[in-house]
Amino acid sequence: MAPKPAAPPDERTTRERILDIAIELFIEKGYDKTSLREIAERLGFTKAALYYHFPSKQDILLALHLRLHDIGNKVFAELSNIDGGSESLSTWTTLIDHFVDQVANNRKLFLLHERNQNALEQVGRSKQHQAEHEDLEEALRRFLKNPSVPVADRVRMAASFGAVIGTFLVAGDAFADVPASELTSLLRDAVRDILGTRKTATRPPTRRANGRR
Amino acid sequence: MAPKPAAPPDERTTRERILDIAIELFIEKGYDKTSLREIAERLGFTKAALYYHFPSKQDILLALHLRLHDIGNKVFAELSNIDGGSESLSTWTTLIDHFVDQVANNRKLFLLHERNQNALEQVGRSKQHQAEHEDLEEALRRFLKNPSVPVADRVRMAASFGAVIGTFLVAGDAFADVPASELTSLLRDAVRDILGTRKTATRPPTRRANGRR
DNA sequence: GTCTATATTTCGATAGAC
DNA sequence: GTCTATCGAAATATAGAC
Repeated sequence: MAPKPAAPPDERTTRERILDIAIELFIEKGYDKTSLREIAERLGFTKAALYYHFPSKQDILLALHLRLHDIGNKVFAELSNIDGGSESLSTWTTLIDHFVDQVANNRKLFLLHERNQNALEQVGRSKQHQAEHEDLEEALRRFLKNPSVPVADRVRMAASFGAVIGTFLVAGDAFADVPASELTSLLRDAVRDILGTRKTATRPPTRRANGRR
Repeated sequence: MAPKPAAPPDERTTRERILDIAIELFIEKGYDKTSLREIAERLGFTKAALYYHFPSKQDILLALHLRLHDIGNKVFAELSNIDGGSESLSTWTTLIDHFVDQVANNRKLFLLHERNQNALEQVGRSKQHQAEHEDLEEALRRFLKNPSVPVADRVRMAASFGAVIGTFLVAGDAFADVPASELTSLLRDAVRDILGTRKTATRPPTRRANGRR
């Protein structure tokens, strides 16, 4: 019905193609070391043409940042649907479960964020801080500071968050050949061991696969 | 005996003061967005004076990188003293234990690395790749790719590594008021729950501090 | 929408005085 | 060891033709 809802069937918009190349280069070389000339060359036209689609280089990064920002909102929305906002370890388990899904499905966006934290922070400052945008990571730190939660639990929260980052981002392509469903399942098990929120009372013996078998 | 072994008692050398300011700015604004003019201004002299102490901007970053590199070597050295190099989960626990100590004691250096991965990679390339320097993180990825280790275990390894990063680096100053010894102890407990290498057979009930007490 | 210029700025780096 | 002065390169951004 709608003429162009979201995805033109055959061909991506030029703006989207720019963003595709940009995220690739920003991850590989970093935002600062990536020149507009290089982005334009890969697309087959020149630097000046980019300025028809984006008013500045920062706006390219901003567009990518907004995608990540929407994901953050989605995680929080799903969380408040399930739990009233209590900050127990079981609530945190739910949060991390959603987070695992999002990182698995948007790996490049999170890689971009991991490798360009400084540049992204400056985007958040120099552009309008439009109605407290609350980044995912800022919210994390806010949780971790909550003095009414025992330190032992807060450490577990930080550790579980890092476990996701470590497995999906820092590990690089080490798990490239592992099916996504298996990887997320294994990671969820590990997260539950960190947070102590396994469903079964006794530890399943399956996961003690230690040596060569 | 030696006239000036390592630490002049009263006053740091200018070279060290430059590195102190540089690591601060590189963490805060990023390597690329930090100008030599800014470093010099904070030290009270001008940009050109820096070139007496360092031949280029990259060499400032290189000097900081070498400090981190030495730490990586130290971790590996201690590891091979204890274990012959077997890549079991218990060996990995020992590795992470050393890693926790190093991150706790050199937080700024690891923060620098976390926030300037791209710039540091280019240092490793453009400067001589002096006898396979083997970064800590490269070694990690090499371990994680080992096909003779079950995937479930490799995920646990990556998760435990990330847990350390998450607690010490991503968490920011959330644990600034927690004594270092307590923080590392809590983190080590969490790592053991990830890797399944607790010393006691039964899970100690102390760490199930869940609610409000 | 993309092009060819060109303007503007910033920065790393050098030369040479003190 | 630090200074002033300047060079040269590279990048963002703009102006205007097609």
